[in-house]
Amino acid sequence: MSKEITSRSEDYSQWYNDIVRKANLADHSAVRGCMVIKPYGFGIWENIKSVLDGMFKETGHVNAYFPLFIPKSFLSKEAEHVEGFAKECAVVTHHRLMNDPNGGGVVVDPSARLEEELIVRPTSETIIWNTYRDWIKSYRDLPLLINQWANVVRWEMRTRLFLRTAEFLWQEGHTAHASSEEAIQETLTILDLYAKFAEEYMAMPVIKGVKSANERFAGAVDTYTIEALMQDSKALQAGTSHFLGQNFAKAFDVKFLNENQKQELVWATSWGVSTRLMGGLIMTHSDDQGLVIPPRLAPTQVVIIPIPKPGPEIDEAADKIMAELKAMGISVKYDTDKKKRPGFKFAEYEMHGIPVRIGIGKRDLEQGMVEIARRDTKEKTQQPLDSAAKYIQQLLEDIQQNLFERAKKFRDDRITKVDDFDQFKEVLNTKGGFISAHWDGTTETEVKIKELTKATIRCIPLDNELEDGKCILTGQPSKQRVLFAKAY
RNA sequence: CGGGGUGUAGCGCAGCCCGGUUAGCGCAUCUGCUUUGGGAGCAGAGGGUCGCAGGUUCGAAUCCUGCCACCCCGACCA
Repeated sequence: MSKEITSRSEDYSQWYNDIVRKANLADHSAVRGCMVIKPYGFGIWENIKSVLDGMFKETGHVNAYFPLFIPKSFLSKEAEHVEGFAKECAVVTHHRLMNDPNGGGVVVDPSARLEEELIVRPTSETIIWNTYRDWIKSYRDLPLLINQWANVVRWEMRTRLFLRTAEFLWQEGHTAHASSEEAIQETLTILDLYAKFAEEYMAMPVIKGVKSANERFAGAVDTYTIEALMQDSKALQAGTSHFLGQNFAKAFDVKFLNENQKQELVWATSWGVSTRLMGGLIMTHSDDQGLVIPPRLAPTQVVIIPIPKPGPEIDEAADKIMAELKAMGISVKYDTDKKKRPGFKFAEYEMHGIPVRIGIGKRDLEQGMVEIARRDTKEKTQQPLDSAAKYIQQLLEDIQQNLFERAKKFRDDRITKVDDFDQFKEVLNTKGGFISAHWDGTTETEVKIKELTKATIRCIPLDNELEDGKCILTGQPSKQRVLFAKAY
């Protein structure tokens, strides 16, 4: 039991907050709902960014940057889109401050009111499609495959570090295509890319699916999602990829001349993942001792601790291992701080989720051995100094794999097939997790179920088997099961 | 936006009900000595506009009024 972290069984929300703060990931800021991402937390985010950015480039995308501010009139051009975001927009109304004539510091200068108010982007479809209109004239300009890394603001009532903050960091891809098929293909390509990233790098198993009409992105024809399951058995939407049809092309009049010299509306996609992934990462793997980071995303993968403190022989052994690990591309830190004792360091690095810890002491060295501990299972072994680096190279792979397998088993154990409403409520309130059940396909039923149970349809899995059945609420015929869950 | 809670040193808290020397305690920090294989011990030191603004009073962290911020639980959402 950790001295500083509330246990998950005691208070899951508090545990989450404790991890975020004690592992130096983020702090609350002076601004309501906004967080300060601390260097260690940002290091993990930088790794996430770097891997994803590489994957986007490999699939033909390029980065660009569009403005933070969006003219108010743009937002109202696509009816459903406005509807979806209007309630949570920050609005810039003035452009100047002045000294308070009554001596109360600075005040907004009433004479500096903007003629057209600016919206701080909650997402960039509108400003981007307004720009694309000028960029796209011919089929030769397509496809246009652009991504941007940016911050966005959604004025949330209730916020939680990483999971839902008023300002967050994300990437948003916005692509334009000559045909519907090609745009749908793009949407699915990105969904696969997100799933691959989540599973292979974050070690977070996800279910790919399509959203119900009720959960769809405002302005999309179809929203695809990757859904993960957290340790408290609540679902987390970890990434979305939208097929926008011609909705934004219509709203912003983006047309191209096709090969037959006819004007056509462009087909669009947009897709994004955000700093919310950090929340998913925490709640997938971490335990009551602190953070657990999968090796592929850990800013520092290995830490070496001299026991009890640095000295010539220990330094020499540490240098040897460090050189070997660095040559393998493994990041390693040697903690030579003499003020802190080994026991303190052990606890601290466990809190920070460093995947592998090496302890080197005189007693070990006399045998030519070092102690190697893994964060995921907390197992310790003695390994020969000479082969330690090689052992660790494999161990990091094992940890990455083990974290994924462990999370996948947890998730798979919490997908429950249910065929009537009483059972649905029973499972939801005891075991939680995903519930696979028949649904009649109407928004009305979905909303009703949400009102009654707080569970929502997370997705209709893409690899779903067709199966005749009856809706758990209405008894109407249904052709497939969908996944319900309580969600973040 | 509804319900609950909190604001006192970097962090965590006590003191407030019942106003009264110089506002305490633990952790952390600094100095020294002894320690060192799972969160060291002793001795000493530094660090505070008691969330903000008014008011009551001879006197306010404490009582009154207003405001602000944050956290938790709901409704809404990535």
